[in-house]
Amino acid sequence: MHSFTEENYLKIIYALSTRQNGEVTTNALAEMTATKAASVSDMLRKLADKQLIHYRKYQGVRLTEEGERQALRVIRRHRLWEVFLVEKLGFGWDQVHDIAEELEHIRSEELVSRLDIFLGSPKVDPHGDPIPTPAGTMPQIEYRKLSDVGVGEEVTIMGVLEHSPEFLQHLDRSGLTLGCAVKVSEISSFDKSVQVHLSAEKSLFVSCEVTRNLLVN
Amino acid sequence: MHSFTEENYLKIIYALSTRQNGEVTTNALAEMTATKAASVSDMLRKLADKQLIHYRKYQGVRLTEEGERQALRVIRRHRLWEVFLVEKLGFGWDQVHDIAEELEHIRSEELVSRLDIFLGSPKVDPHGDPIPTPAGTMPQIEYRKLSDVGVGEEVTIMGVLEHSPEFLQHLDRSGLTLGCAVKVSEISSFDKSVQVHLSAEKSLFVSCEVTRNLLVN
DNA sequence: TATTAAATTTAGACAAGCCTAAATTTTTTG
DNA sequence: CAAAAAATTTAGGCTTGTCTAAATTTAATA
Repeated sequence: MHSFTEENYLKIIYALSTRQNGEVTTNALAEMTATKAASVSDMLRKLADKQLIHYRKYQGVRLTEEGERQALRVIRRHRLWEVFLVEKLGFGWDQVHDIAEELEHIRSEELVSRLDIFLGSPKVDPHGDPIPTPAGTMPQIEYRKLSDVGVGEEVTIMGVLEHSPEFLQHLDRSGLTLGCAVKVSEISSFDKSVQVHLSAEKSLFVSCEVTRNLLVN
Repeated sequence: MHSFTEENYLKIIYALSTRQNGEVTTNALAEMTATKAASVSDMLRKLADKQLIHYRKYQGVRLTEEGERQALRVIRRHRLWEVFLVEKLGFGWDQVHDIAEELEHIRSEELVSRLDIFLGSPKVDPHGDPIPTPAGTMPQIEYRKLSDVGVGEEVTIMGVLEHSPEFLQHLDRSGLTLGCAVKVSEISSFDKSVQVHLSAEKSLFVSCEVTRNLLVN
């Protein structure tokens, strides 16, 4: 099995490689892991030795099949724990990331499998992100950004692209929660902000910074 | 805050100092931590520097007030997680120790407090051991050993002194679970084994190795 | 009580992960 | 396309927690 730290690197390499596809750079990893590039280089050599990444010096890095499977196992655990924290313990969706970051490294197949059943085998986490399968594959869900929805369309909020507590709290204060139906009534040609109706009475303007980070279908 | 390893030492020092009261020896700690005496010596110096233990070289070790409070915080987390694993995830009481051993080091006051509420603020863990208070004190519960119960008395099984999976599984197979009422009908003068009645129809002989490790009231 | 045995501590080393500073490679730009 | 800038890697070190071997202290015994 792999160390706590190795698991973190795999998870982060996975996240970065889907975000900006192609090879992941050392500097990007240094920023995400809150370490220095030199430390990342050390770890990359180690992960390459273990056949978890494809690594050509100076050329960036990519997960091997096995590396991706391992990364998805960690992400599965992370997201299941987030569901637990929100659904069972009543945490807000803006509070769970750091705690799940620790829980995800608890190594027990049995624990994960029982937790999954206890939670009713959820398909997405509290931010709408899909939960990888036990086999280690990431379900692909097609969503549009709210910023791509046209006037008159009615859609349901299904997820977020930005996970910072600040953004999530902003959504809470705006009443824009997951599962919430919104109808686009106007798009400002000036700043691309969007007027949405949440219900018969309630409507609000949503800035384009927000609409670009809201996933709907 | 203290490291994963330091927390483990505190927890184990607490356990050993209640078991055989007085100072805890280096060798006993080495056995419990599955390390060597030399490693324990190193750690004791560190814990003493942090004022978590009273330590006189060659003389054994004892927790300070602060050390005991920290130890009890870890034990509280451990036992709450054990309740979760058994009550919510359906693990057997013989399966939860190692997993709780990892979960106990997750550091979030909020998490522990919400978990406690979610579980209904249990007073004991699945083995009948009391759960320390949030303030860091250990509730004292007075139990007798089944081996000290006289013929004719009816008592309820409340806990175990031995926590090995083997022992717990043996109890499962015998039908001796927590909360179970047993009536002592005979004590063998030969080997001190005890005949107990679980219900009208069911009775069995319990060896003295078992009765000495069963707590009742 | 002197001496051996057991327990404990110290000394010196090692692996994991991190760091800074220096060297190297790649990319950008004048 | 050569020089400067940026990105990356290497070299050498540090900390935590571990180890073995040797030294020291305490306990046991003849």
